Order: sequence, then structure tokens, then C-alpha cells
Amino acid sequence: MAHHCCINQRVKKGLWSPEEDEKLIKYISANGYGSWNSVPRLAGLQRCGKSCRLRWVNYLRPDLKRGSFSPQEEALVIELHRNLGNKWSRIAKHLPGRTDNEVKNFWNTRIKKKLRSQDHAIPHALATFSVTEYLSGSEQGVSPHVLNRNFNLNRKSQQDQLHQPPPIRMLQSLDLSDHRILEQSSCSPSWVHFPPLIPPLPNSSSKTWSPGHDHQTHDQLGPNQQDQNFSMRASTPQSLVINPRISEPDSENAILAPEMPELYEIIIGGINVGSERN
DNA sequence: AAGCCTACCAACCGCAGCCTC
DNA sequence: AGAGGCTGCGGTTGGTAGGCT
Repeated sequence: MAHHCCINQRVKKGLWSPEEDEKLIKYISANGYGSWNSVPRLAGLQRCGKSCRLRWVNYLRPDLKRGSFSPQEEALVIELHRNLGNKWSRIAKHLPGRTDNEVKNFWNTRIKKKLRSQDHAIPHALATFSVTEYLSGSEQGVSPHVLNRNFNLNRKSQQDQLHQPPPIRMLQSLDLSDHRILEQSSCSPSWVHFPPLIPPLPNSSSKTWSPGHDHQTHDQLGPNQQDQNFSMRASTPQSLVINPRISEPDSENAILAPEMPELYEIIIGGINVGSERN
């Protein structure tokens, strides 16, 4: 059955052309998105609204992080999946710049296989030292240096993988059930944080983003992605009204991490012990 | 060089849930 | 209360690139 938004429309399917992307970007840049169903008509696209939304959310959004998952993201995905199951959107909320689709693909293509190949599904690092454990340990004042000793970290190689700025905030959009789950696993959300991939919104009430902040690491982008990034910069105004329906992380409630100097090294070190990245 | 295999990922599909009337 | 519209989510598919034989 055709989706209701596609009924009575001659809609195109399949991959998006650069021209279509450009149209969608231009339209949303100028108007924001209120009703996805009206977007294709108003933007001059022969797509259904659902397809437009998906394209925007998964690919064209300016705050997306492209490129492969970092080891710390991988660790977080594994940990969150352990707690949340296949709740990709909820997992993705904890990974700024990543979409549910991206997380899902990442899980299905990489982690699942990796875990399967390593008896009992848990990478060495997480089997012996999970994010949760570290986090709860940190709260109890366990020195990262002690942990570093245990994992025999190679700081140089870790630094090479760290293309992230210092940690700032994470789990800022946790809902209550997420909090409960993390509490059950003795993990305090206030300690789970991650380098920001997009500039934090100025405040929670203004639903705007500024494409002027270009945080993408261009050398990680494929040619098509670079083109699209270029398009974004070329055509996007300084601010854009985002549909209020889309829930933004609540900056008011965002928990700023006080300091987490070596979390990355610890997680990365652990992961590198148990598995190699490709 | 050609064919096959595998990994990856963009996009689609169908359903559930929310909202409005 | 319930019907219809819409959005978001999770599962799945299909195309493509790269490696191997």
C-alpha cells in the first residue's frame, strides 16, 4: 500500500540527485519545515514528504557529523544498546550529529558482526571495563590514571584518532526512562558526555541553527558529501526556524561535565585492546 | 579482465502513536 | 470516542564500491 502522503502524487523514489538536494536545502533554508507533506509541493520536488523528511534528517541537516564512528562513539553505542536495545533513535540522541539510521547501520554492519565474532558479544574493553563502570567509578573518585595503568594506553595512537574537541555535554536529551535505565546500570548521566559535534544551541527556546558553524572534518567526507556541505554553506541563511515539533535538547537541563580529561583514552584504549578498527 | 563476494549505507516500507477535529 | 492525518521509528532492501579469486 502506498503511503498516504504518496497517494495521488507521482512521486520519485530512489537516490536523491544533487538538484533535488539543492531544492530541498533551499526551501528549508528559506522557510524551515512545518509540515513535511507540504514540503515537496512547495519546494518543487516530486517526492513524498516522508522521503523529504528522511533525506533532510539523515543527510542534509547541517548539524550532521559525517565520517566513521570514533572508538568512543562505538563504546557508547554498545553500552547504550545494551541498556536500551534496538531503540536507535534514543541511542542516536546521545550521539550528537548521528542519526538513528546511521547508528542502526553502524550496529548492523559493524558492531553486530564484531560482537558475534568475539565470543559473547562484548568487546574486551567493555567486558572488563564498561563505560558504565568507568562512569560510576569516576563518581567515586577513581583516578583515570589508575585506570590508564590497567589498560596500558598508548597515548600517541589514541591522540591520532581523536579528532574531537574536549568533552562538553552529552545525554542532554535524555528522557526519564533513559535516566532510569542508566541509573539501573549504576551510570550517572551527568558523567556521560561527549565532544560536541555541533555548536550548542544558544538557548533552548530559540529553534535556530547557524550554518556558519562548520564543524565537519572535510577530509572525512566523500565527494558527494563535500558537495552537499558546499551547497549548505552556499545557500543557507544565517538562521533557520525549525519546526517546534522537533524536540531540541533541553539546554536548560543539559548537564555540563565538569572535567573528563581521559575518558576517551580509557575507552579507546580498551577498545583497541579488544578489537581493531578498520 | 571478469565475475563473484562482502561490506556498507541510503532509502523505502509498514506500523505505531500522537494530534486534531 | 473514534476517524483521519501526520510524524517518527525500526526493519528491511537494493545499489554500489572494493577486495578477492
